[in-house]
Amino acid sequence: MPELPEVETARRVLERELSGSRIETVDVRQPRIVARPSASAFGTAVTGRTVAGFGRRGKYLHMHLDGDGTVVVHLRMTGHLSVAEAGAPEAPHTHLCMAMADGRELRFADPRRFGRLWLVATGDEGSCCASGLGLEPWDPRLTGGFLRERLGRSSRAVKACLNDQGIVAGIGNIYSDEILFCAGIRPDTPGNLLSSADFERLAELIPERMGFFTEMNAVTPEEYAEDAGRRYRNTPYLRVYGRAGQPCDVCGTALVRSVVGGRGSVHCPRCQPPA
DNA sequence: GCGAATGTTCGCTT
DNA sequence: CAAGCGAACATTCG
Repeated sequence: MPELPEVETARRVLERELSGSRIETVDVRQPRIVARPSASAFGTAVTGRTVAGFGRRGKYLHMHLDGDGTVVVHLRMTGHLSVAEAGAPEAPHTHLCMAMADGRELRFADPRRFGRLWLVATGDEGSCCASGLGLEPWDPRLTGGFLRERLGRSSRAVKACLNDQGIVAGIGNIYSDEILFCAGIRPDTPGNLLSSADFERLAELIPERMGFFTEMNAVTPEEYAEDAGRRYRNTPYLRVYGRAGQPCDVCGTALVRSVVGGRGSVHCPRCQPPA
Protein backbone atom coordinates (compact mmCIF):
# COMPACT_ATOMS: atom_id res chain seq x y z
CA MET A 1 0.00 0.00 0.00
CA PRO A 2 2.19 2.61 1.25
CA GLU A 3 4.75 4.91 -0.19
CA LEU A 4 5.86 8.10 1.52
CA PRO A 5 2.51 9.96 1.21
CA GLU A 6 0.53 7.14 2.82
CA VAL A 7 3.09 6.65 5.61
CA GLU A 8 2.96 10.39 6.29
CA THR A 9 -0.85 10.20 6.51
CA ALA A 10 -0.54 7.49 9.16
CA ARG A 11 2.16 9.46 10.99
CA ARG A 12 -0.01 12.57 11.28
CA VAL A 13 -3.02 10.63 12.55
CA LEU A 14 -1.02 8.61 15.07
CA GLU A 15 0.77 11.72 16.31
CA ARG A 16 -2.57 13.31 17.16
CA GLU A 17 -4.15 10.13 18.54
CA LEU A 18 -1.39 8.48 20.54
CA SER A 19 1.25 11.02 21.61
CA GLY A 20 1.51 10.88 25.39
CA SER A 21 -0.30 7.54 25.70
CA ARG A 22 1.08 4.77 27.88
CA ILE A 23 1.47 1.29 26.40
CA GLU A 24 0.09 -1.22 28.89
CA THR A 25 0.44 -4.51 27.03
CA VAL A 26 1.98 -5.74 23.79
CA ASP A 27 0.50 -8.77 22.01
CA VAL A 28 2.64 -10.14 19.18
CA ARG A 29 0.65 -12.87 17.47
CA GLN A 30 2.94 -13.37 14.50
CA PRO A 31 6.51 -13.34 15.84
CA ARG A 32 8.19 -13.13 12.43
CA ILE A 33 6.94 -9.58 11.84
CA VAL A 34 9.26 -8.36 14.60
CA ALA A 35 12.65 -8.11 12.92
CA ARG A 36 14.67 -7.03 15.93
CA PRO A 37 15.02 -7.93 18.80
CA SER A 38 13.08 -11.19 19.35
CA ALA A 39 9.30 -10.83 19.55
CA SER A 40 9.34 -11.58 23.29
CA ALA A 41 12.16 -9.12 24.03
CA PHE A 42 10.32 -6.53 21.92
CA GLY A 43 7.15 -6.99 23.96
CA THR A 44 8.95 -6.80 27.27
CA ALA A 45 10.90 -3.69 26.32
CA VAL A 46 7.89 -1.77 24.96
CA THR A 47 5.44 -2.65 27.75
CA GLY A 48 4.93 0.19 30.19
CA ARG A 49 6.53 2.83 27.98
CA THR A 50 4.96 6.16 27.02
CA VAL A 51 4.69 7.29 23.40
CA ALA A 52 6.68 10.50 22.92
CA GLY A 53 5.73 11.17 19.30
CA PHE A 54 5.95 9.98 15.71
CA GLY A 55 8.50 10.64 12.98
CA ARG A 56 9.10 9.36 9.48
CA ARG A 57 12.06 8.76 7.18
CA GLY A 58 11.24 7.63 3.65
CA LYS A 59 8.65 4.88 4.03
CA TYR A 60 9.75 4.08 7.61
CA LEU A 61 7.52 5.25 10.48
CA HIS A 62 9.17 6.02 13.82
CA MET A 63 7.27 5.72 17.11
CA HIS A 64 9.51 7.43 19.66
CA LEU A 65 9.24 6.20 23.23
CA ASP A 66 9.93 8.19 26.36
CA GLY A 67 13.57 7.99 27.36
CA ASP A 68 15.56 5.96 24.85
CA GLY A 69 14.05 3.79 22.15
CA THR A 70 12.13 3.95 18.87
CA VAL A 71 9.73 1.42 17.39
CA VAL A 72 10.32 1.51 13.63
CA VAL A 73 7.55 0.20 11.35
CA HIS A 74 7.70 -0.59 7.63
CA LEU A 75 4.37 -1.48 6.03
CA ARG A 76 5.90 -2.94 2.86
CA MET A 77 3.16 -3.87 0.35
CA THR A 78 -0.01 -4.44 2.34
CA GLY A 79 0.55 -3.44 5.95
CA HIS A 80 -1.65 -0.94 7.76
CA LEU A 81 -1.80 0.66 11.22
CA SER A 82 -4.92 1.74 13.04
CA VAL A 83 -6.23 2.90 16.40
CA ALA A 84 -9.44 1.38 17.78
CA GLU A 85 -11.26 0.79 21.02
CA ALA A 86 -10.23 -2.50 22.60
CA GLY A 87 -12.87 -5.05 21.64
CA ALA A 88 -13.91 -3.28 18.44
CA PRO A 89 -13.93 -5.55 15.37
CA GLU A 90 -10.46 -6.34 14.12
CA ALA A 91 -9.15 -6.27 10.58
CA PRO A 92 -8.19 -9.70 9.22
CA HIS A 93 -4.48 -10.54 9.56
CA THR A 94 -3.95 -8.44 12.66
CA HIS A 95 -0.51 -9.53 13.81
CA LEU A 96 0.30 -7.13 16.64
CA CYS A 97 -1.73 -5.11 19.16
CA MET A 98 -0.53 -2.58 21.70
CA ALA A 99 -3.14 -1.86 24.36
CA MET A 100 -2.95 1.71 25.61
CA ALA A 101 -3.80 2.76 29.17
CA ASP A 102 -6.95 4.61 28.05
CA GLY A 103 -8.63 1.52 26.56
CA ARG A 104 -7.62 2.01 22.94
CA GLU A 105 -5.32 -0.20 20.88
CA LEU A 106 -2.71 0.41 18.21
CA ARG A 107 -3.06 -2.43 15.70
CA PHE A 108 -0.77 -3.61 12.94
CA ALA A 109 -2.35 -5.80 10.24
CA ASP A 110 -0.79 -7.14 7.05
CA PRO A 111 -2.29 -9.85 4.78
CA ARG A 112 0.98 -10.68 3.08
CA ARG A 113 3.07 -10.43 6.25
CA PHE A 114 5.85 -8.56 4.46
CA GLY A 115 5.75 -5.64 6.92
CA ARG A 116 8.25 -5.46 9.77
CA LEU A 117 8.80 -3.78 13.15
CA TRP A 118 12.06 -3.08 14.94
CA LEU A 119 12.91 -1.69 18.37
CA VAL A 120 16.10 0.34 18.12
CA ALA A 121 17.99 2.89 20.17
CA THR A 122 16.93 6.47 19.48
CA GLY A 123 19.13 7.80 16.70
CA ASP A 124 19.74 4.32 15.30
CA GLU A 125 16.58 4.20 13.14
CA GLY A 126 18.66 4.13 9.95
CA SER A 127 19.92 0.65 10.83
CA CYS A 128 16.55 -0.80 9.82
CA CYS A 129 17.33 -0.20 6.14
CA ALA A 130 20.16 -2.46 5.00
CA SER A 131 21.27 -0.34 2.07
CA GLY A 132 20.77 3.07 3.69
CA LEU A 133 18.32 5.85 2.84
CA GLY A 134 18.88 8.73 0.47
CA LEU A 135 17.49 12.27 0.56
CA GLU A 136 13.95 13.16 1.57
CA PRO A 137 12.07 14.59 -1.43
CA TRP A 138 12.15 18.10 0.09
CA ASP A 139 15.86 18.11 0.97
CA PRO A 140 17.44 21.27 -0.52
CA ARG A 141 20.38 19.10 -1.62
CA LEU A 142 18.02 17.35 -4.07
CA THR A 143 19.01 19.37 -7.16
CA GLY A 144 19.39 18.66 -10.85
CA GLY A 145 23.12 18.36 -10.25
CA PHE A 146 22.62 15.77 -7.51
CA LEU A 147 20.43 13.65 -9.77
CA ARG A 148 22.88 13.96 -12.67
CA GLU A 149 25.63 12.73 -10.35
CA ARG A 150 23.63 9.76 -9.11
CA LEU A 151 21.80 8.75 -12.32
CA GLY A 152 23.75 10.24 -15.19
CA ARG A 153 26.63 7.77 -15.36
CA SER A 154 24.51 4.63 -15.27
CA SER A 155 22.60 2.74 -17.94
CA ARG A 156 20.03 1.77 -15.31
CA ALA A 157 16.42 2.75 -16.14
CA VAL A 158 15.45 6.11 -14.66
CA LYS A 159 12.39 4.53 -13.05
CA ALA A 160 14.55 1.99 -11.20
CA CYS A 161 16.72 4.90 -10.00
CA LEU A 162 13.69 6.82 -8.69
CA ASN A 163 12.57 3.70 -6.83
CA ASP A 164 16.04 3.26 -5.29
CA GLN A 165 15.63 4.22 -1.62
CA GLY A 166 19.35 4.93 -1.34
CA ILE A 167 19.08 7.88 -3.76
CA VAL A 168 15.75 9.54 -2.83
CA ALA A 169 13.81 7.94 0.04
CA GLY A 170 10.07 7.38 -0.16
CA ILE A 171 9.30 7.09 -3.89
CA GLY A 172 7.73 3.76 -4.91
CA ASN A 173 6.15 2.19 -7.94
CA ILE A 174 3.07 4.42 -8.07
CA TYR A 175 4.77 7.78 -7.70
CA SER A 176 7.77 7.05 -9.92
CA ASP A 177 5.27 6.51 -12.76
CA GLU A 178 3.45 9.74 -11.85
CA ILE A 179 6.67 11.79 -11.62
CA LEU A 180 7.97 10.47 -14.96
CA PHE A 181 4.64 11.17 -16.66
CA CYS A 182 4.74 14.81 -15.55
CA ALA A 183 8.40 15.03 -16.57
CA GLY A 184 7.64 13.65 -20.04
CA ILE A 185 10.29 10.95 -19.61
CA ARG A 186 9.74 7.30 -20.56
CA PRO A 187 10.33 5.04 -17.51
CA ASP A 188 12.85 2.75 -19.25
CA THR A 189 15.11 5.61 -20.34
CA PRO A 190 18.69 4.88 -19.18
CA GLY A 191 19.95 7.51 -16.74
CA ASN A 192 22.95 8.27 -18.93
CA LEU A 193 20.66 9.38 -21.78
CA LEU A 194 18.91 12.06 -19.72
CA SER A 195 19.70 15.74 -20.33
CA SER A 196 20.51 18.38 -17.74
CA ALA A 197 17.05 19.81 -18.40
CA ASP A 198 15.56 16.37 -17.59
CA PHE A 199 17.42 16.28 -14.26
CA GLU A 200 16.32 19.82 -13.41
CA ARG A 201 12.70 18.92 -14.18
CA LEU A 202 12.89 15.78 -12.03
CA ALA A 203 14.43 17.73 -9.15
CA GLU A 204 11.41 20.03 -9.21
CA LEU A 205 8.78 17.36 -9.78
CA ILE A 206 9.92 14.92 -7.06
CA PRO A 207 9.02 17.25 -4.15
CA GLU A 208 6.07 18.73 -6.01
CA ARG A 209 4.36 15.40 -6.81
CA MET A 210 5.20 13.77 -3.47
CA GLY A 211 3.83 16.81 -1.65
CA PHE A 212 0.72 16.92 -3.81
CA PHE A 213 -0.15 13.26 -3.20
CA THR A 214 0.62 13.62 0.51
CA GLU A 215 -1.83 16.50 0.87
CA MET A 216 -4.47 14.86 -1.36
CA ASN A 217 -4.33 11.86 1.00
CA ALA A 218 -4.75 13.89 4.20
CA VAL A 219 -7.62 12.76 6.47
CA THR A 220 -9.03 13.40 9.90
CA PRO A 221 -8.43 10.70 12.51
CA GLU A 222 -12.13 9.82 12.17
CA GLU A 223 -11.87 9.32 8.42
CA TYR A 224 -8.71 7.28 8.92
CA ALA A 225 -10.44 5.05 11.47
CA GLU A 226 -13.39 4.32 9.16
CA ASP A 227 -11.34 1.82 7.20
CA ALA A 228 -8.42 1.18 9.58
CA GLY A 229 -6.08 3.20 7.38
CA ARG A 230 -6.60 1.04 4.31
CA ARG A 231 -8.29 3.46 1.92
CA TYR A 232 -6.22 6.09 0.14
CA ARG A 233 -7.97 9.30 -0.86
CA ASN A 234 -5.36 10.34 -3.38
CA THR A 235 -5.99 7.59 -5.94
CA PRO A 236 -8.47 9.71 -7.98
CA TYR A 237 -5.57 12.05 -8.75
CA LEU A 238 -3.33 9.38 -10.29
CA ARG A 239 -2.81 10.12 -13.98
CA VAL A 240 -1.07 6.95 -15.21
CA TYR A 241 -0.67 4.34 -12.46
CA GLY A 242 -3.36 1.68 -12.76
CA ARG A 243 -4.72 3.27 -15.94
CA ALA A 244 -3.14 1.16 -18.71
CA GLY A 245 -5.35 1.15 -21.81
CA GLN A 246 -7.20 4.31 -20.77
CA PRO A 247 -6.70 7.59 -22.65
CA CYS A 248 -3.92 9.94 -21.54
CA ASP A 249 -5.59 12.96 -19.94
CA VAL A 250 -3.26 15.29 -21.87
CA CYS A 251 -3.31 13.88 -25.42
CA GLY A 252 -5.87 11.06 -25.42
CA THR A 253 -3.45 8.38 -26.57
CA ALA A 254 -4.01 4.99 -24.90
CA LEU A 255 -1.66 4.52 -21.93
CA VAL A 256 0.74 1.58 -22.24
CA ARG A 257 1.81 -0.99 -19.63
CA SER A 258 5.32 -2.44 -19.59
CA VAL A 259 7.78 -3.91 -17.12
CA VAL A 260 10.69 -1.71 -16.06
CA GLY A 261 13.16 -2.69 -13.37
CA GLY A 262 10.99 -5.71 -12.66
CA ARG A 263 7.95 -3.60 -11.84
CA GLY A 264 4.75 -2.96 -13.76
CA SER A 265 4.84 0.51 -15.30
CA VAL A 266 2.39 2.70 -17.18
CA HIS A 267 3.31 5.57 -19.49
CA CYS A 268 1.92 7.64 -22.35
CA PRO A 269 3.69 6.74 -25.60
CA ARG A 270 3.15 10.25 -26.96
CA CYS A 271 3.79 12.49 -23.94
CA GLN A 272 6.76 10.33 -22.88
CA PRO A 273 8.63 9.70 -26.13
CA PRO A 274 11.55 7.25 -26.48
CA ALA A 275 14.96 8.74 -25.71
C1' DG B 1 -7.28 -20.74 -12.71
C1' DC B 2 -3.78 -17.26 -13.86
C1' DG B 3 -1.51 -13.06 -13.39
C1' DA B 4 -0.44 -9.09 -10.98
C1' DA B 5 -0.21 -6.30 -6.79
C1' DT B 6 1.76 0.17 -3.14
C1' DG B 7 8.57 -3.28 -1.15
C1' DT B 8 12.87 -5.01 0.27
C1' DT B 9 16.65 -8.33 0.56
C1' DC B 10 19.42 -11.97 -0.99
C1' DG B 11 22.13 -14.52 -4.22
C1' DC B 12 23.80 -15.16 -8.69
C1' DT B 13 25.57 -13.31 -13.13
C1' DT B 14 27.88 -9.92 -15.80
C1' DC C 1 34.52 -6.01 -7.44
C1' DA C 2 30.46 -3.26 -8.18
C1' DA C 3 26.26 -3.04 -10.56
C1' DG C 4 22.21 -5.07 -11.95
C1' DC C 5 18.78 -8.60 -12.40
C1' DG C 6 15.50 -12.27 -10.99
C1' DA C 7 13.68 -14.80 -7.22
C1' DA C 8 11.71 -15.11 -2.84
C1' DC C 9 8.62 -13.72 0.81
C1' DA C 10 2.51 -14.72 1.37
C1' DT C 11 -2.01 -13.50 0.28
C1' DT C 12 -5.79 -11.34 -2.13
C1' DC C 13 -8.19 -9.68 -5.93
C1' DG C 14 -9.78 -9.09 -10.73
